[in-house]
Amino acid sequence: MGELVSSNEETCRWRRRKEERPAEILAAALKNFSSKGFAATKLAEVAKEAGVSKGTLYLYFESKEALFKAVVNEFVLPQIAKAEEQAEQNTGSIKHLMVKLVEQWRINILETELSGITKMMIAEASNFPELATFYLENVIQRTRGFVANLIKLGIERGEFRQCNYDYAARAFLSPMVFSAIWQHSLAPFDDSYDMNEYLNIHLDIFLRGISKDSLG
Amino acid sequence: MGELVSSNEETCRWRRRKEERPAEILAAALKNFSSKGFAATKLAEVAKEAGVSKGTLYLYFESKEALFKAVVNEFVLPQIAKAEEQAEQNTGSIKHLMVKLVEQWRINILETELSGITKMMIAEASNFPELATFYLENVIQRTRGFVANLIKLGIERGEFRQCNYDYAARAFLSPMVFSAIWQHSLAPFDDSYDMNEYLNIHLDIFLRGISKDSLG
Amino acid sequence: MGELVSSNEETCRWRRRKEERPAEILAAALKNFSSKGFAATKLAEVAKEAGVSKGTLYLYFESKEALFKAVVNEFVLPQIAKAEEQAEQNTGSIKHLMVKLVEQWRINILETELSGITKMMIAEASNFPELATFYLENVIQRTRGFVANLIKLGIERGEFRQCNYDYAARAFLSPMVFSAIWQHSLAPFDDSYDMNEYLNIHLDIFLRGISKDSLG
Amino acid sequence: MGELVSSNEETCRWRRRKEERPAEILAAALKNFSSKGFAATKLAEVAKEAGVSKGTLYLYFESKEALFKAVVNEFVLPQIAKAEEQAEQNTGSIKHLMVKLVEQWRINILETELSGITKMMIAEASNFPELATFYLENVIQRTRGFVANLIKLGIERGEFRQCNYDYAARAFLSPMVFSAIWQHSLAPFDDSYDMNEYLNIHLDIFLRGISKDSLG
DNA sequence: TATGAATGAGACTTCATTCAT
DNA sequence: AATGAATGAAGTCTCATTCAT
Repeated sequence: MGELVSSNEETCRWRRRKEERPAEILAAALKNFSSKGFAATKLAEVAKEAGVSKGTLYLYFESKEALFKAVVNEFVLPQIAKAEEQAEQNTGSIKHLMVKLVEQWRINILETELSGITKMMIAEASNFPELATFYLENVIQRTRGFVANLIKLGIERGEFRQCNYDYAARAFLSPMVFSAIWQHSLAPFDDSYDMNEYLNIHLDIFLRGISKDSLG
Repeated sequence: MGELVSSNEETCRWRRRKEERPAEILAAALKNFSSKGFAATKLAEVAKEAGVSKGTLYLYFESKEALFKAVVNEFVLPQIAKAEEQAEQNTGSIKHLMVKLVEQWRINILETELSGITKMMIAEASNFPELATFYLENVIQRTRGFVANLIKLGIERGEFRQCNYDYAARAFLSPMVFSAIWQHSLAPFDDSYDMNEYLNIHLDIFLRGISKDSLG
Repeated sequence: MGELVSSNEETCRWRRRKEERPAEILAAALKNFSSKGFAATKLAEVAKEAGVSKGTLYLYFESKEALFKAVVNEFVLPQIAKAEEQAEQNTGSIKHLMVKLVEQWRINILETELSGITKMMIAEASNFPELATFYLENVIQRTRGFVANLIKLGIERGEFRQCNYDYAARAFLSPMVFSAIWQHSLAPFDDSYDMNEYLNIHLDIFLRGISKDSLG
Repeated sequence: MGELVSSNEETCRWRRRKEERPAEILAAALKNFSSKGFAATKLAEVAKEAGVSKGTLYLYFESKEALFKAVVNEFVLPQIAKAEEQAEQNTGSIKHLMVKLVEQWRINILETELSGITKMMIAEASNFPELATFYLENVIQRTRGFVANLIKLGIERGEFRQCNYDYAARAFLSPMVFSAIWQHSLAPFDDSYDMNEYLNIHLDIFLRGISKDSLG
């Protein structure tokens, strides 16, 4: 970025970089919200990490809440869209698709800062109702609906046994959400926790439990 | 104050209140930590609800963190002890015991203020490492060990199939923890969520998945 | 204040003086609101002048607006009450009473910091609607009603000619309000202004204009 | 921008806008100063309403204060000049002229945004001494002198009785100023106020009071 | 001529903790 | 044992002004 014209970038105070600023701020915000949560994130710190002044933050985002929403729009929603696309183009079994989705979720979310957003939102929803509603509508319900449809399809195709696909979707998702939460809460203090193993077990049990050939 | 009339415990309300103070404070602290979380709980509010002054709080608890630990000792640990006792006295199948434990957990924890403590701790662990360690050691690991032992027993008795009982314990517990978290985060915004149904499904799938007669 | 027990007042940081604090703060607030206006008054400055920390302000007054209202209650309303009493006990002519009231108003309001409150309120009403309503109801309307009654009485007694006493009250009061405003705005820059003379002229013209024996 | 098509003033909107800029800025500034006052007026808002950028403001006016002075020069001073002219061309009685001047003042000032400038200046003079001096010298003193001369003339002509025409001018003007102030402060909260009625009463009383045939 | 990104000082307000009484 | 007045650091947000482009 700007490599060709950056000769005096270090020395001048006014660097006009409208296009790059939001990205830098959003990255710093993601990092902070993810690791500290909403309330404990200090905008001064975000600004510092983005290399701008506190005032500049308000040039791009009108409040702390707006900044958070922007982080969700910028980083979280595209991940959901990606999963949705992949489901549309899937040709194999639903079971196989779900294994793949968990795997990608692990790589793209759990092991990145994004999992911190999930955790943050769950952790602070009750103190920030406006944010809670926003997140519920744009992230939670959309994801839940997406997975429920997948399970429904699996039932129709005879891969899964009859069940309430809506709650099955919750049962499928909540351990993933849980691992994201855990990752950013007690896991760092809890050496004995192998998240991959936990997810594998979860997936294994879930698929056994929902399979057509499960004895139930 | 009260010097003149303190001869008898029945008649002097000062002496009696002295012993009641911590309980009143702890109750108010539980309520606040549970509903608002650690950072957002104001000691002024706790004091007010306990009917004492802010200064008095510091007479009994040396800091906000100490107050929280006392809440855990007073309200959370006894619940674990109770479950442990019940397991010891159990005469039926492990499966049956686990169903019963979930049911009691639902009544004694999920539907009381205690679930808020679970949620709070998970939510704010990363911002309060000292608390995190305390909770991990005294609550999490103890509970996990307890359940792992149960599953191990179930395997030995031939009720459950061979599996990593340590991770199976996590798989069993995490949905419970998750429902406690959810209860205090997005559930109030999310009409469509029936926690009982969620727990039933979870237990059903879990037991199917771990059963000896599961095809796997 | 506290002369008898002030031996260590200078050296200790925690001086418990609940009774005196509000008065000290209110005095500092009056001074600042009066000379700078509402928006331009800095609570830090008020605190400093009152000899307390910024936080202490919020122990006694929950916001800047509340502090202003308290100033009005403490200093302005008693002045109105005093005038009302005096009117009740008046035995001479209404004309004479009004001359006396103007004289006292000059001494107790115009030449004290209180005139600054009048000016402040007029100056910033439009930017602080909540304050405007409060002041209008508690100060303006009460004063206006009081004077209107006086004029009405004067008409009934035959001292004054028939006229709309409500608007006559405004005509009587507005030059007084105006002089208070002027005092705190351009007067300090305007050497040629003799407020006493202005008030005398005003009163003279007003009484001539309203007199029964005015030719009109 | 506009370099390619700037040959003709009719067709090129760039050249023309260049000349219009100050007028648009001044109009926006008048509106804002008038309704919000000096301190509370945000240059960002002025710029937006003028359809220019914040930077452009500083191209034409070197500071917020300079912008205000320009507003006075552009809108206020011409009004005074107009009144002066009218006085010069007056052929009837002074009394009649003064009635007419009040009427025009009502139309051209009181009921336009200009009254807001009067109010603003009075309201904020003490916080902006530089502005205060400017306004006093260019507006207040000039107007006052003009009216004093009129009254002096009236006395000489035998229309008015002997009096201090300088203070009589103040007595004449201050209710007008007062009504401008009131209009922009508490009037909007005070339904019961009829400004026309107030001015009529004022004028009536004033003319009665100053008339030759007043008994005094 | 015109832009608008960037700044940074400073405002109000909150709250865990202290300690004289 | 109990109080509650007092503190002060810290946090979010605002806005006149600057200057590279």
